[in-house]
Amino acid sequence: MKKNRQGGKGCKDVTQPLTVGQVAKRSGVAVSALHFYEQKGLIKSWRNQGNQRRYHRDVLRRIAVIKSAQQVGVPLSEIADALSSLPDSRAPNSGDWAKMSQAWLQDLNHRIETLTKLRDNLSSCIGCGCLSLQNCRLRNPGDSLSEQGSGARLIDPD
Amino acid sequence: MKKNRQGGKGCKDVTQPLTVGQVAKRSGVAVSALHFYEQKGLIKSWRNQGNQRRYHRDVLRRIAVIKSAQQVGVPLSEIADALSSLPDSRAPNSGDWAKMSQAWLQDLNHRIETLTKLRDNLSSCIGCGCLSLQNCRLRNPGDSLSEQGSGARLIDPD
DNA sequence: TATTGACCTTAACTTTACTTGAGGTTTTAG
DNA sequence: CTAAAACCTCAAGTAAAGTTAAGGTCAATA
Repeated sequence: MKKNRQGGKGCKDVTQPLTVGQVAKRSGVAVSALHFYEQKGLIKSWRNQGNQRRYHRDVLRRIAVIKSAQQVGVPLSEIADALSSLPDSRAPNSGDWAKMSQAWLQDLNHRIETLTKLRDNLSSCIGCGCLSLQNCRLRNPGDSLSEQGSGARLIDPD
Repeated sequence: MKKNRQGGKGCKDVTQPLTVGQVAKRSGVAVSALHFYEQKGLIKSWRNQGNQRRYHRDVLRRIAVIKSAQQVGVPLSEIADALSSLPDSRAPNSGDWAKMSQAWLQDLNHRIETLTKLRDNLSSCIGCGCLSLQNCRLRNPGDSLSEQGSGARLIDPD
């Protein structure tokens, strides 16, 4: 009878740790990316006797969050910040995740809003024939320029 | 009486070409970025006798589109594709812009949809306590995995 | 006219997010 | 037991989107 890496063939024991290859396969990210995320502090692992990485199951949740956030353009550094609010010592529970998700929801809502404005402005402005950007909301959907300090950036200084 | 670079102080003659510095100031992007965009085929210029760049006014429209698209995460290569549908030989008219905007509208709608799904999934899933990603829509909002070929990437193969 | 400010080119550097390769160890399967 | 598959580290390479620097030219003005 052959033995599987962890507990025999067909093992679905949720308490068993995962190898890096298993995490890669199940999450859809490359092993090299997992190494990279670990280096950046986005995920964690411990080592077995042979110095190989072992992961808790909930690393899959973390990776899900990482990939989701990336899909909407959040840089890894910000994701790391958000994830750092999760507890290290114990497995995060649903309350932890929910708390963390509040920040994401805000961000998502903001992004959706920006996109929607942009789309509407695009519809109304792109064909308007104005040659000046002076009043063109396309260039400045919502409030993006206000973050860059004062100065009439788009307005002819003459 | 002093003379300005083009037609005297306070000139607002819309028919006059712009220098790279003027474009930079009015669009809010660095001169180096303008060089870079030109190199990538996103914008165009001609040269004066002294080999300095001169721009048509409508380069400002192009830059507005470039910045807007970047704000929502579209890579420059895609922006270049879209912009290439505008005519080179004559100044784009509102019909040209409108035509081009159709593609963006589709893309924007798709992005908005993806984000909205992600947000809703986040609300319903993040606190659900599921330890497996098997059915977790967070990891796979909409149809993103389907682009990567077949194979049950997220599902335990055992 | 002379000097500054704006411009030119080319090359190298930066950051983010990874991938690839080299060279070596561990684990699993037959 | 042994070969293959999976894993390890570290260094270097890649792509995108620019920025910075060096060395030189052009243009506007006091």
